[in-house]
Amino acid sequence: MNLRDLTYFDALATLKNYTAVAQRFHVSQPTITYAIKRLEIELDTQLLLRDRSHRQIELTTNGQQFEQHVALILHELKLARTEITASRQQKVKFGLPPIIGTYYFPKLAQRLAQHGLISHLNTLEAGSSTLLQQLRTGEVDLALLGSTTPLTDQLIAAEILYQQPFKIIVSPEHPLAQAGKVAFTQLANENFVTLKEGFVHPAALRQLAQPAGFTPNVVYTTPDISVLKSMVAENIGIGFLTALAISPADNVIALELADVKPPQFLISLAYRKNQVQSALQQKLITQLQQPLKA
Amino acid sequence: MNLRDLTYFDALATLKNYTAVAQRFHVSQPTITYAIKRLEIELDTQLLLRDRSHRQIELTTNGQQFEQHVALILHELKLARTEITASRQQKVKFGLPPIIGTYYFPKLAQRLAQHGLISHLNTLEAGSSTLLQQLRTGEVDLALLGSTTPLTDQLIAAEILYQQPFKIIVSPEHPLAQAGKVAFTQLANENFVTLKEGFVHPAALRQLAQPAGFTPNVVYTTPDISVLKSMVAENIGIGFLTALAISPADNVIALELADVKPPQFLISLAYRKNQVQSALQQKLITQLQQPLKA
DNA sequence: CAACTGTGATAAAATATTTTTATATGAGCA
DNA sequence: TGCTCATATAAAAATATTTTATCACAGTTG
Repeated sequence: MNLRDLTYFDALATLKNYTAVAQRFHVSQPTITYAIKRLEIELDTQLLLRDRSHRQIELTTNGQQFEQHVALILHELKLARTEITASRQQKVKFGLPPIIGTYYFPKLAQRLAQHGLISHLNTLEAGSSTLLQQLRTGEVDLALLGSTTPLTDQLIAAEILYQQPFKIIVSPEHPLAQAGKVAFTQLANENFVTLKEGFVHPAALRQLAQPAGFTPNVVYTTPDISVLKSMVAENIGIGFLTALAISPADNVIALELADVKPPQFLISLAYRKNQVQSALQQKLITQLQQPLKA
Repeated sequence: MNLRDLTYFDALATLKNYTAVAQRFHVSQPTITYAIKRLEIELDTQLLLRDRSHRQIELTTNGQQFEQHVALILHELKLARTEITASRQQKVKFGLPPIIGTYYFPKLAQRLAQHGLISHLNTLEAGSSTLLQQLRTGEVDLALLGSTTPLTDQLIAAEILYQQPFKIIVSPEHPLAQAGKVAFTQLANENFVTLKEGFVHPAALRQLAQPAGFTPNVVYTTPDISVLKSMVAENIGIGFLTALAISPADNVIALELADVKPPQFLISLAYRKNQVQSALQQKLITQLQQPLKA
């Protein structure tokens, strides 16, 4: 069996047209016919129904079954190629979600710089869910990911590096400004300004709102944390944010959540379990795993 | 790139000897040399170190990396072939652990027989952990599995069909015979007769013993449930068994476990998530999912 | 309804790839 | 030094794939 034939079959499963597949790969149409025929002979089963009257091709059950595996095989092959190509440059493709990049990563950067590792990073900014997917496809080799629960995944190893509670932030003029802590249920009648950020903040908010039994009244949503903070400072609403991203200079008051189990913002280091790690990547992981000095 | 070359490479990664690989596949030795060379040229990287002095071959880092993917690709291909071959016979390879086969499956068998499904089963007996692995490799298409916690797996879909508590069984002469229920901590000084069965019973016992803070004193272990019961009946020790496998005729007394969360014996129906299901298999799943009449 | 169009199949020839045979090379070892 | 084990290489042979040219079929169109 031939990988090229599998590629043709895979394309045919999507395009459902021999001629189109031939053009896509810049080969003649009989090439595709013969490729499929070879597969059908080798597997001793019909993979496609050529319905000439409806001018359409359909996959048989076996064809669908086979296509499942073919898609996986081709994905794996692509991943292999990507990894090997990437290993040629002394670079690690490093995924960093914006919040972590802004508020957590700088604390690590100095140590990485000392070990001469920074210049080998090829940093990609994206949301945590996107990055998880990109780890799988090999677009990213190593990533810091934000989440509210520990990440478990069959293909991706992840270990928690750091965690911070989520907090409520309010304007200094807000009635709750002196309260120090609040239970989420107390906030049923408040207006919220929220972050449009990936899936972590919304997920944490849902995690709180569900047992509290109300849907927060969101008056404004922004992807930008400093915008969020200034909206809160001007008392347009109250905010919900990782403690990590709150600093004394922000002109907002942070309130602890008094609920039984307030959600935590977890930062994990993640990579493909089955990737054979380059010396560079290993050094990087070791450094990132070192606990931060308080 | 050629699947045959990948096969050769995969074998070479294990055998570490070109000549041996050639013999294994009944081809000449240069065939292997050229196959590896083709891969190295196509991937533009060295995959092997030919250390002539130590008469040994080593994989380079890239070679190891590549081998990871190759192993997956070849596994997937084999799975595809197995599934297609299996679909030719109108048979479903059905995995059934002994306990479930003896005590649960008979309740379902009549209904399956009514729908003419029994004759299409190719039943394999094995422990639940073995069967889970065989589901993955395609040796089994559908299985009933026993477990103490719900099964979650990236590749295998599993849904709980039935559950039964674990119980303590004692001889009618045993001091606890009239107790009706016991807390596991009360059993610290008892002798136990246990089942050698796969992983489910031992796992459940561990789950109980850990919080209770003692290791049960096991005086005898058997793979056979009826042996277990008669040992208990003769008061050689007390037993620990799924309620499913206990019947009034057994001459043993079943005691409920009074602990907060006594482990349950769960029976789940499991199959590969990405398998395209034959009509036969679908019918079978539908029938197995019907709840049992009480 | 005859010609036309889009789509896939087939035969034979042309090309490309893989495998073999025969032989070389290189390192350790007796 | 010569022998053995193990891999590499060149050239020829054997296979496999692709192309060109053409056919066949079912709709569609003028």
